[in-house]
Amino acid sequence: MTKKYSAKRRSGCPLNASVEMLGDRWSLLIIRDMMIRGARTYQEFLHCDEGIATNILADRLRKLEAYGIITTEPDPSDGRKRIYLLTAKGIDLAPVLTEMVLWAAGHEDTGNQALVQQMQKDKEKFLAAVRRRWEETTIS
Amino acid sequence: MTKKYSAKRRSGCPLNASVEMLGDRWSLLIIRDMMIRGARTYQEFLHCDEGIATNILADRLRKLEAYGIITTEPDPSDGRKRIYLLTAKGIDLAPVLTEMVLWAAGHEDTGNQALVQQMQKDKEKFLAAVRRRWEETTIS
DNA sequence: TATATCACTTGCGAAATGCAAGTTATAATA
DNA sequence: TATTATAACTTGCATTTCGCAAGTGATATA
Repeated sequence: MTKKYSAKRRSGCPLNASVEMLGDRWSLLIIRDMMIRGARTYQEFLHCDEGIATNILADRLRKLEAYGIITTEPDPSDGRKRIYLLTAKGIDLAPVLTEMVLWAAGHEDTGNQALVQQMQKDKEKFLAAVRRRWEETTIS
Repeated sequence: MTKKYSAKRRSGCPLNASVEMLGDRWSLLIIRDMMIRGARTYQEFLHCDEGIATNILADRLRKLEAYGIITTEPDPSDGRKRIYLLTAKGIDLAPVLTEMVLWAAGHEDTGNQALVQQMQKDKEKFLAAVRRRWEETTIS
């Protein structure tokens, strides 16, 4: 059975919509892997976020596509693969992820200090670099 | 049975830590209710986020306290009530929530346009106001 | 004393999740 | 061509979480 996903909206604050789309254990991590680590295929997601189950990954990719956060297309160089790409809506999540990372880095002992320092040093520059990389690798 | 919550850390990016603490359907909404709407008691949370079950609310409040995002103390004016307050770590989530709201507002049809416009117009000013309100209402 | 309200807890059915084992399609190799 | 490997999934099933209704004990109010 193929599930349908629709953004059944709770009323009130727009945060409800965000939580509807992103408020689970894996969605934001998948988006981070696409945005920061350059993951684009199923196997790359599986190995980036070790621990995610294959059925959950398939489900989250489907949801993210339904929400317009990612698109998918066949890989021209390998017919077995599919390539997942962030949409404009997806790359617009960069400030959200950045703030989350900075928050955690400020209050927890955390990994990847190089990335964090890059964010802290010049947030705008970091975001611009993320967006530029996205534009370069996205055939639009 | 009373559950224990500890931040079992996944390695790598600090985003893992944030998702560990906030990656569910309700935590961010509870924090928003405290931060923006001034909710401080169990009943206020129940009525702010209509739909949250009482057991889930109790669980999330326990988790958020375990993570150091909120504190709780008895209400001096009513011994039945408990008052929940954001810690410094909790109020530091304001930029995260703000970016999430702005993201959703930019890509979805959303409620509370007044709040959104306030955020868009001057993000720093909005965040400063949130923090000031927190300082005023928090006995530290 | 009686009743209401507070912050929970308990029980239970339903849904979501995690894991292992398929399945199908394409690609690379012999 | 036959075989093997890898890709993106699906399926089954046990475990966990969730949502709802109904308690519980402590405190406040009449």
